[in-house]
Amino acid sequence: MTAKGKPVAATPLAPPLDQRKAFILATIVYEYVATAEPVGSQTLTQKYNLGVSSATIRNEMAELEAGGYLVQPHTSAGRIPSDAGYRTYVDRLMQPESLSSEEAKRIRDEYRAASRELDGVIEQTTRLVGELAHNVAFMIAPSRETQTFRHIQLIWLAERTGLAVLVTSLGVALQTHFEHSESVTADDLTRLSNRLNASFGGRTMRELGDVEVIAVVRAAGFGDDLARAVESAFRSAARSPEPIVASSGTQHLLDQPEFQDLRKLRSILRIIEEQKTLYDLVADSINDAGPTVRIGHELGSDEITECSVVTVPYRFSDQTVGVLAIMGPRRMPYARLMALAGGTAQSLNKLFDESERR
Amino acid sequence: MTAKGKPVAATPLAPPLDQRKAFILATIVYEYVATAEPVGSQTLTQKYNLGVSSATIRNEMAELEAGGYLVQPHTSAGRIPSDAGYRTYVDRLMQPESLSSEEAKRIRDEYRAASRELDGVIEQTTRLVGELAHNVAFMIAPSRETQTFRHIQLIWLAERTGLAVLVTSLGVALQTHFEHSESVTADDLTRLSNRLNASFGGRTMRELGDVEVIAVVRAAGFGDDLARAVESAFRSAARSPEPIVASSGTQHLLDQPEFQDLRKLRSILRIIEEQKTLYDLVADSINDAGPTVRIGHELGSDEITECSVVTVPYRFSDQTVGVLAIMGPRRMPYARLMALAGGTAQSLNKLFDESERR
DNA sequence: TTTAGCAGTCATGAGTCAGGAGTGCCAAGT
DNA sequence: ACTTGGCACTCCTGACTCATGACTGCTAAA
Repeated sequence: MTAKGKPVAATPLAPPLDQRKAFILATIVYEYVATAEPVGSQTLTQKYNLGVSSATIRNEMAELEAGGYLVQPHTSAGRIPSDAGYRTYVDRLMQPESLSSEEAKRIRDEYRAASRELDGVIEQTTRLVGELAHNVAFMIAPSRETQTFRHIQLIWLAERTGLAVLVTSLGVALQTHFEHSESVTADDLTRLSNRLNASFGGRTMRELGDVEVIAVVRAAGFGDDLARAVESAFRSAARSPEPIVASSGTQHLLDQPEFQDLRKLRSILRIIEEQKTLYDLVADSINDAGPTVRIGHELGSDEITECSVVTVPYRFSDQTVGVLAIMGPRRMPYARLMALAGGTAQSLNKLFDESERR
Repeated sequence: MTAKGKPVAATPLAPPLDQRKAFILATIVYEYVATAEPVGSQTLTQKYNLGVSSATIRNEMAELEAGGYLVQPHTSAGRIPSDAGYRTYVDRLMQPESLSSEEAKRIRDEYRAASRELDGVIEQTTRLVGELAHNVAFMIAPSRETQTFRHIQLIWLAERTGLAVLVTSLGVALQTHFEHSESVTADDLTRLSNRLNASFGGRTMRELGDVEVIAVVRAAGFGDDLARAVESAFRSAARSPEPIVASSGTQHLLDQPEFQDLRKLRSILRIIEEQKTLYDLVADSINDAGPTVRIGHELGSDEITECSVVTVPYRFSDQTVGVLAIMGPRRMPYARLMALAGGTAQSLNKLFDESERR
């Protein structure tokens, strides 16, 4: 078992790939991604003109297998890429793609009509990406900690209950009900809100946990009970809940030949529904620079060695706040999905930047 | 194809069931639900002491089949219940169950720690029910129309943008951003909020669509542009979005022998992910009095004739606002799931009632 | 009306077999 | 030193057969 997240080296003494081997490996990956069938030497010579005979290919393939780049499901079958084979392909061999103009347009259009509620954007994005990727898409939503405090408004609901609405830099409104034993008016709460805003405006949500709310409430002339209630409302809004993960596109898994086996399918579906594992899987990726791929065992989880995940962090105001991920079988069109993930993340960044300027 | 939602009559001239036939039918349903295997005459005489020989059972079973209550997958197999067989079982034969005290406790405990956010409650409920039912659970969330307006607060965010937070009787806060060209202060917005609250307090959300917001804003001394912005914020908060449907427990489907077939599984998963069909499926049930069952073809959709759905409406303040549903194969423990649905709905009702009193 | 017995049906799983795709290796060719 | 044609070998796949067993319907006797 390799260390979590470490790309798998082909083998301890992996021979460097000469140009022909590299081309053969790349072609095998390409063909296998397209057909889902182990690739044989004849197929290769027939469909791609390599200029050499199938026997030569066979020799090369045997060496690639010895080097750890290919595996053979059984003796009389063709070869399929190993994790290391895919890794080499992704890192050094594949032609990076960019989004087709139709797809780029589709994404732009989608965000043009986007709701301005963060939850809506998250859900819309996973749906869109799941559909375009024909795979499972999921996202880690911005944790509250990364957002900054913009505004709080205490709303008078009844004699002894109120609602605290806290607006963050991403335009998210967090709501917390609170109860207290003091009798206050709506005006009191407004006055108090103004005080809190003046005191804490611009802080990050993280800092908000350490802030002396009680003192401010008291200074505004209110009693301890209300102070405690408001403080706890503050804290519970500032506290990061379990990171929200939306997912979409599970039905595409059923189309993949590798998941015709119900046992495999079940374990994947369970992981998706549980969310926790999903989160752990991609949480690291939040510090990546752009689209990144984790292949099979690199995911560090024995349950989903059949899968690969493309992740891309998305930013808001120069700070990375979340991750968009596409999960599918290892046999996935890496270049395309990386382009899709990258493009979507960019659109998302732009959307957030615009929403900040407002 | 029968009319949507109409229980299927056994056959045009369904013979009435004498006591023995009724018992045999009930036993077959019971056995089939437990084993998922077609039930033969010998199994019946061996496992349940019917006091007659298997030959007699065979005769009775042949008559039950002629009456439309049973079907035979193939000539040399046992019998399984037809939709009509299940229907008769549910309506007249089965012993109603009630929740085991552990389960009742489990549900109560779950809600004791329930968050007060509506979304959280919905999600928590589907998760709980999906798990206890070992089937798919989903819910139609309260449509906004059924809630009443309790409070609005316009929050000043920047010179020309604001956030309208609208609190409903269920304690839900709906947020809408708005933009305008007038220069207003936070105080202005507070003043305006108070006006709006005074004017519209207590109205149902449905009525809010027809309300003369513009006039009120103008009467408060603000310009047309702000009036229009506030009105549109009002409307978009009041407008029912697509009803939110949370679902949970899809992985249980994989355990059911009837969904080992990938084609069937795919179509079910698609329906669950689409949500729209799911909504149509149970929307009618909002007017039911208690737990209700739809069996196979009764669902009115050709795609899920393999499924049954147990639904129960849940109330808030004497008005039915949503539906809780459990979906699974027709071969489901109806009595148990109806008890589970009913019990959960009751706890939910109580939770809402309490939240109103606060 | 019930029951025992019996012939008939049919899904299921094991076993067999031919076909074919693909390999590895060797020896000859360039 | 590569490359290539050829050939023997492996092993998956799908079709086919066949015995087994679960179950039925029917008949005739109780």
